[in-house]
Amino acid sequence: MAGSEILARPVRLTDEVTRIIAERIASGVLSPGQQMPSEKELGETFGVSRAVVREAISRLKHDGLIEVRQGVRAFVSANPGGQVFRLEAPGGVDLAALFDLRICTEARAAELAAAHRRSDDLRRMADALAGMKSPVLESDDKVSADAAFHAAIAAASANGYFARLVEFLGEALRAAIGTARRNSARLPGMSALVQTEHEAIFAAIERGEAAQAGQAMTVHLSNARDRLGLAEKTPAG
Amino acid sequence: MAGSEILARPVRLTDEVTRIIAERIASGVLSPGQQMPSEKELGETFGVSRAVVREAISRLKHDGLIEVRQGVRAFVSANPGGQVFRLEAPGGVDLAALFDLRICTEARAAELAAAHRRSDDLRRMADALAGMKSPVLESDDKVSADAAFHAAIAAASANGYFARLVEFLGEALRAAIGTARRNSARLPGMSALVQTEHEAIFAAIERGEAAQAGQAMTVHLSNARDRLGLAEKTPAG
DNA sequence: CATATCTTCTTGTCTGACAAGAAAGAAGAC
DNA sequence: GTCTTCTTTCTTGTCAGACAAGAAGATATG
Repeated sequence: MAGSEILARPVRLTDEVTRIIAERIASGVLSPGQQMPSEKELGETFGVSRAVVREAISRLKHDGLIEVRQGVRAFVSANPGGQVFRLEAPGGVDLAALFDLRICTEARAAELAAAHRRSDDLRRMADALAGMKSPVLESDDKVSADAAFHAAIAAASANGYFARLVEFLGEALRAAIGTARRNSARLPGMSALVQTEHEAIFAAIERGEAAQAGQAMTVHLSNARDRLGLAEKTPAG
Repeated sequence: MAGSEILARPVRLTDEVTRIIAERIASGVLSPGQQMPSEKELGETFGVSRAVVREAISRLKHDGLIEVRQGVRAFVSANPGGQVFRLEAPGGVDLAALFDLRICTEARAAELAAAHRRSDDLRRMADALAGMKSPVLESDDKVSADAAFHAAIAAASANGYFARLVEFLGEALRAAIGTARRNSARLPGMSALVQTEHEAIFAAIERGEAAQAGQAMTVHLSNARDRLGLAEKTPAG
């Protein structure tokens, strides 16, 4: 560790090493299939201990960026970035852009749900709808019911990827909205209009009318975006 | 690929510990905001050293599932799963389902691209088109040119999330297709028909006709799915 | 030449140690 | 009694060394 101190101290060393290696892979400095330096060499390069390097390597392996073979070394994965979609937005989340992605995804999920709906799917949607309609529940419970409604639709799409992506985007947006306007304003919440939109979606899915279900979902989420005061990013298509 | 790993493989302790803790978070055994056991306690619980626990903790922190505070402990994140979308497919990737998601995403990206296109976006699309048309390039180069064409469209959407998701899904599908039919069959590849489809997409985007661009992209990717022999997941009846 | 063994390198895991940061309790000042 | 400050203790962050397990190349052996 003679002298080569290229890392600033206040950050966590593991974070820095992870970031640098990931950048080198993304930028092509380390090309797919290429053999990486050994943990010992990496430690000497960055001026850190092997434990730090191992934690960074562990993360990158978990993300699918590299493949480690005991006794040999680590190799840059054949398709780096092909396993994990990370929403990292260090400078803040672009809520409007994220909403666009959600609208697109959930609209298609609603179409698929209308085509593949089954009785238990419909029952879960109906249960969630009833949960939002009930006047006795707390606000948090209604948010959960709203999430359950959208999750039920996504699950009915019979496509696990849609289900997981819808859940992912919903959670990400809820978290982003929560931090963006923490206590600053009441959530627009479950007004009668929202309930009407939800029921329109449910009715279309129940009737098996894919196009109408997708359209109803698009309307609902577009309105939700507007209710949050977010500008429309896309002149209508 | 997953089928060829029936051999008894050594279990990495870090993988096991990571999986168990992640499951406990996902299943609610560890609820958001809750304080986790210390590294020492976790190590004693699982019967592993602190180094193994630390690598697992490091991964979970990287995934946003937990937040670690030096001197205190780790806490389950407020929105676990809200940062990383993982394509993990135990039992193999469902290519048809993944294609559905890609079609939906790229179709919308094409619509947005038609609405937001700029001259440099169009130039990159044209360059990629020319690359695929050239008869002198190798097959790999044409695959890269195809990826560049789709990436240029996604970039033109003026929505970074679409750009990254399109890239992510494209890489994941290429990797999955590559492992599914490794050397078993030539990629259907850059036939004249594919070129025609690409040019239809480009023309619609160039003219700024969003609906037509989305439709052309849907047709193109649906055909691509059919050329791979994948059944349509959505019976329209 | 073919094969078995050995050496060496690398990753996987364990152990112990110390620094840095934070919280709880103890001690003193008012 | 209450407030402030110090100390102790716990926890994470980092380092160092050690050994087992696995793999590749070198070497000895037939």
